[in-house]
Amino acid sequence: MLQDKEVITLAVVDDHPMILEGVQRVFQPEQGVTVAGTFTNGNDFLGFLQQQQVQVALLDITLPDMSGVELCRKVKQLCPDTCVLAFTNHQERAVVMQMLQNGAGGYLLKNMGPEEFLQCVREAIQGQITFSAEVKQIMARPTPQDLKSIPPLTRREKQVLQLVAEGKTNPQMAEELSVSILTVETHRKNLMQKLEVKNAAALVKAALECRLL
Amino acid sequence: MLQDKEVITLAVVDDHPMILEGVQRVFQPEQGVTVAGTFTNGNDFLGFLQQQQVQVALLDITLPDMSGVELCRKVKQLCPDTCVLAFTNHQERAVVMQMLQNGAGGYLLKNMGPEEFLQCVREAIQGQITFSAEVKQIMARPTPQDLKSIPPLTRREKQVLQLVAEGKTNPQMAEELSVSILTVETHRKNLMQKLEVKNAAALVKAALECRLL
DNA sequence: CCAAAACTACCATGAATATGGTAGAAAAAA
DNA sequence: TTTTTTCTACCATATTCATGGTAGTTTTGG
Repeated sequence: MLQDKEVITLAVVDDHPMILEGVQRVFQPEQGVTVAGTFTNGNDFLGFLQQQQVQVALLDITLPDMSGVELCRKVKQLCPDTCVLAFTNHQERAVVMQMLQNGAGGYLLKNMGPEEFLQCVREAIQGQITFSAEVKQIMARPTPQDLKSIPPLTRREKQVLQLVAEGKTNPQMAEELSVSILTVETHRKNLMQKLEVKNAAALVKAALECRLL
Repeated sequence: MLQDKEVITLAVVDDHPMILEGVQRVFQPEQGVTVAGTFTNGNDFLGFLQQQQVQVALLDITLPDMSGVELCRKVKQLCPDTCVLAFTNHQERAVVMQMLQNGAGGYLLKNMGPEEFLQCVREAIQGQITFSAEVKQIMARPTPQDLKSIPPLTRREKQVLQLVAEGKTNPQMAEELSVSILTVETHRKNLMQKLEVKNAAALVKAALECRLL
């Protein structure tokens, strides 16, 4: 869709100025890439996009005003032709999946070298889904953890879970939530069932692992 | 101890090549700073130091072969005159303290801008303890969490803690550790006492917060 | 070698938890 | 407006846990 000979225009969004500097140093016109803009937050970049398009957008996941995933979706809405690449430290398979679901054209980890970086961007321009070497590994072997999705909890269940983690007993929770002890017991039971554990200690551990707390 | 007019020699250790590029772009001879070397791991840098000294060393905390704290100590042993600055994303007060205890001359967060960065390095050269703006904040208002130190656990206690978090019951643990149930109960009791909690759920949460699991 | 930790074990008792159900009312989704 | 969740409540029972102790035996560090 794009000619190889054209100069590629690229933008970077990252809350670490030093990364922005680094990207500008790596992508020089000699390599056929121009850095059209660098931004430390998502909204600045979205503003920029309304005036000027870029062919490649490099997005960090952790940004001050919104997540990179969210930003990715908004960018693709605004400019469907822009190739969005994650450029981040997050190694979680789930995050990679989220980016892809929101239209990202690839996922790069910051610990890769400049050569690989250039190579990936060139691949991405040609319309290929692009992963840096380590990401390929991550995608290739999903852990059992990755495969079991986090069960949806009801509002009450989340409250009870929170209180359980704080060490509250059933009578205390019943008091605090103004319900009967028996009700609290039911929620607790359902929580343990959903997270497939057999007692409160394991429940708290599982919940923390799923970032439910 | 060092003249202002001299060109400052600086080295960077960071596992993200892009950060190394960025630092090289920011510190130009025009600013009176030469980047004498960049490294992606601690050992490479230590090797380099035996041949050539630098006035400032920027160290990330997360490195492939050793922690930045450890590296800091080794650098100061080898070259006491080198000013070691942390240059990292870690915002934990405890990490800052550890770096200082190991001889660091300052602590900088990667989210600061190039100007502040230059300013800090210049300050550091003059022998001042240097913090980037955000770090000053962090040091100024320690949370209650920061103040209570993690209680030392015995070997057995750690084992029991681990098993409790896995959801094991006292009889199961007794079995697994080949001790009496009564003994397990005692360890559990001591654990809860040390972490100042009143039941297993809160114990697991506290342990995870203190990174004991 | 001696002292201090750490590990082990014991016990009694009351409180809390886990587990199997059932089931009506309320709220949210279709 | 149905239908489906969610929230609520109840019950019995077996386990498990928490808490207060005491105290002998190993390790470990000085």
